[in-house]
Amino acid sequence: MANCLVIVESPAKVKTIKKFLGANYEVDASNGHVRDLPKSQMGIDVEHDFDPKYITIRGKGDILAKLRKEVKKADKIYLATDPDREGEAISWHLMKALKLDELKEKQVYRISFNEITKNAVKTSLKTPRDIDMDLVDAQQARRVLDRMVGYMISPLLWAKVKRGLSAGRVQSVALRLICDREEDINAFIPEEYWNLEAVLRQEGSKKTLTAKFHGDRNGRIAIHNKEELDGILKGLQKKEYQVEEVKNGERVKKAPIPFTTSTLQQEASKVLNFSTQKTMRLAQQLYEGVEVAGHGTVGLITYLRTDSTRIAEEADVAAREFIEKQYGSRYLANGEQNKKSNVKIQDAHEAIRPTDIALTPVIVKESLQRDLFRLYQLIWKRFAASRMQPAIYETTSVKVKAGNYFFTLSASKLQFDGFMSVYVQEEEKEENNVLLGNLEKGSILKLEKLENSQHFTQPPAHFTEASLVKAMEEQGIGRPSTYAPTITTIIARRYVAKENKNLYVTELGEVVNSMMKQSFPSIVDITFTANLEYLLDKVGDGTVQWKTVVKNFYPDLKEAVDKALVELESVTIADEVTEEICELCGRNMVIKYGPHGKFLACPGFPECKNTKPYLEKTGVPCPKCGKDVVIKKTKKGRIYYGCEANPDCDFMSWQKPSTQKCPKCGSYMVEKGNKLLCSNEQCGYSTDK
DNA sequence: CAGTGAGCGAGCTTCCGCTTGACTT
Repeated sequence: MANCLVIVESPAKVKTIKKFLGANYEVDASNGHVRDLPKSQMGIDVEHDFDPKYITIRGKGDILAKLRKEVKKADKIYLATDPDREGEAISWHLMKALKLDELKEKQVYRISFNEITKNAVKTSLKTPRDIDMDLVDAQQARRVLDRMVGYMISPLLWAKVKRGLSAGRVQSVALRLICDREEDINAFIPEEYWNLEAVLRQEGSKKTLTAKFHGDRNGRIAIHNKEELDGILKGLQKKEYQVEEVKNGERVKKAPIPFTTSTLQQEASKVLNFSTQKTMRLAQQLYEGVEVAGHGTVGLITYLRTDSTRIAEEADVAAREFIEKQYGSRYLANGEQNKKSNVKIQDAHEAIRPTDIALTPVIVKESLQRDLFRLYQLIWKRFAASRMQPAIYETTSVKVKAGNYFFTLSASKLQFDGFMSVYVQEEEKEENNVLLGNLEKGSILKLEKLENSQHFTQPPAHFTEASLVKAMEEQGIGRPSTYAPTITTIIARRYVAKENKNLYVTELGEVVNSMMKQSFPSIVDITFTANLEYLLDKVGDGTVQWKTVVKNFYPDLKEAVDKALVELESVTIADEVTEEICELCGRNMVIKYGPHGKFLACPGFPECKNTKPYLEKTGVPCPKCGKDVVIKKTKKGRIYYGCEANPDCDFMSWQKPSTQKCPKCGSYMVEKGNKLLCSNEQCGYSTDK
């Protein structure tokens, strides 16, 4: 039997695949891309037919060395990277880097599978193919174009604004989305409107019903101001409230579909308050494997970077059996979910789901840390729910006539909970559950009171990480592996600041965005990526040469950059001036940003080189000496609180101290979430803020 | 993440996408 080597992308797959294949097969991982354009230079030879220069990625040398060793021992080599554009390119780069095309005595194959099951892997080995160079070329076009955009425009920003800035096909559009939203918010003019509600009661009933003002015979009437309201109230004086119409119906709420990276990030943000980064870090842990009591180390979820909602046949079957057993067959979905797929045939990974439905949240709870558990539970429930029946509500809507006006009253009652027995989305919890008894046309309702309230229309909400990811996905901008890093980048560049969960544009972000819009309108156009994808598909199916794409793009970009170098005004963003006086020269010190965050520097630089740490005051007096408590950061970046008089005063605390004293023992109290805790652990007193 | 806590730092920067560790965030 020949010795075979199978190379995959993710090391987490190695063990599983090895188990499927037996002793003649060695399985190893490339850990993603192994070669790329050099970091220190453009790496595209514009003079010579745009030839890209590829080098081994820093840190991947050892991996390649190990693979070379394995290649030496093998007779057959299977390149089993992911079945998509990037995966095809990784295979090609592996072939080049390992010189597989020069080893005439060995057989080299490209194989692919989109799920890690014994069947899928074995089948792929029986149907090997060659590397699809058209697909590789599509990747090269994508890569080279991204490099040109990033490495030609970023230096322009260094020249015009500030060192270290960046622009790119994805990040610049993400920034633009946030800026556009900010403009909408600023341009928004709130409009006044009034709500009018009638609180009604049925004869003999204790419960009241709340009906909303609707309009008159001619339809809906919006109440714009107090005068209009008063007019309506006048028309309602001493009028009888009579049921005009009762409509009974049914509302079906469909079960959710399984998570993709984007929807997982959104839901974890909404339900668990996690940042996209935190969600991905925890999901990575669940994927790589967690020690579960009684089960050893188990990879608890499938791959975390995916845009597919496809579910492997085996997992679907197992979930169905589980649901039937646990909840009964009336909760089990009909099975259309897995069939009616709008799913691409060649998606690299399936949806994010638990690897084993039988490992319920209850079973793993004791083995997982709190946040890890909460994320797993979310994924487990979402998947279980996706295989279950819709929820069904009985709905009643009632039209009530009063004088010439109409009110409407609607209520719904959950008739069958279906998937909601495991997975309840946020909005559902606030469902108003008014029960309507036997209301009939003609019934008279007693008016308890009329309630009115003034409101103003609200501007659009700021983007959060979650809503930005959603918008990006909808526009096809970025990939599952880049959503979280892109947000990190635009925050690290200080184009955008995160406050609570909202993303706000900074002055710097506005400056950069307006430069991009002025000089590179087509690149920061929301549809740029979609148009590019269309071209890349053409390259992928062999109808367009990849260099044609690049050659068509480059001259325009070059011209735009040259023009911008001449035309764009340089902008300096003023540093924030503080009250702190430089003790060397008397100037007000300003805030600068170093590798460890903010620090104070003298604006007289370079003649006065004074610097000092930036200490943000909390306004809380130090419990030890009464001076201000300031926010500090550890070397690792964690926030803590200390006294500004340090080192004269050694007060320090992880939690934010408050002005209040513990009523029980007199120690100072600290804030923790919405609670106030006594800093003295022996005391243990706590209260709500 | 963990488990305990700083005094630096203003000169070679930057892209996207694939993957993990690693303490340049």
